[in-house]
Amino acid sequence: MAEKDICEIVYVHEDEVNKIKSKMLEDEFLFEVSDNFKVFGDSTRLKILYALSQKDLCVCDLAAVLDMSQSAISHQLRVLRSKNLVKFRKEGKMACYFLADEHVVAMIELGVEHTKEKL
Amino acid sequence: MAEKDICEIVYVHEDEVNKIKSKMLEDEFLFEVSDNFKVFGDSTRLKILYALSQKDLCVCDLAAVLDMSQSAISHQLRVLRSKNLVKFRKEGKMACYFLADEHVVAMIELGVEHTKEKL
DNA sequence: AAATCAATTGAACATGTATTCATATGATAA
DNA sequence: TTATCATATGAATACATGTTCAATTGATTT
Repeated sequence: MAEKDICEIVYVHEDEVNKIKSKMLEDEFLFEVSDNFKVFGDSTRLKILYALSQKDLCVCDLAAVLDMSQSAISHQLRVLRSKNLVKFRKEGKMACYFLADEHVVAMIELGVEHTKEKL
Repeated sequence: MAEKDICEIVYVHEDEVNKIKSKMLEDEFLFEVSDNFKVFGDSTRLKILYALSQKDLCVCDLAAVLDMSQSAISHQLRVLRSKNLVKFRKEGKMACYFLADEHVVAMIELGVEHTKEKL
């Protein structure tokens, strides 16, 4: 909640505020955007995505590459699937995961580039 | 920790795993990348950044635009400052915030585009 | 100087979320 | 069928994080 009672009405630059408010995107939409960013905001998921950008991999290989438990990887793959960032095909008893599309690669690359530049 | 003791050594595609491992970026670096994504992964911060992409704004105006307490905004601005995404100049008793550089805009736009495309 | 105001800060609280552990599922091999 | 293996899942735990509340700082105004 806001505390606009006294504060905002008095001193706020009302016209400016309204102008910006009208330019803002829908709350719901911006929430979705941030929610999409959030998926890349965990190092385990990012590592999974980066590894998959090199080659399609099954769960156990991903676990070996990241040196983490298969359960932890599986849980994160679930998140990545739910956000449509990865897909998988069944090969016998194994599940071979791969990136859903090039947008994912583009996103990773942008993140990597920006991080490199700032150091 | 991993549980490679029995599992990985036996069945994992060792050569493939090592190949990907060698292609992986430094753990520390990927952690940093995900940490950068994380900043965009909160809707309050994203809204602040989006609002600032329209116009430089003081804290109280940001609070009015987002309809949130000035304290909450201030806390998030602190995070954004620490990540060098925003800067500010003092104007009397007010603090006028603005985006640090065009990279921030580029990032927001990519997020917005990708989110739009997926619906 | 005293009062007021924008902004910051720290502590408390509530909520999210990543990992582990134990177990279940579903497929292959014996 | 039974045993084994890869993966998935649910519950529990531990930790991170966003917001609020109260108090403080630093600047302006009276």
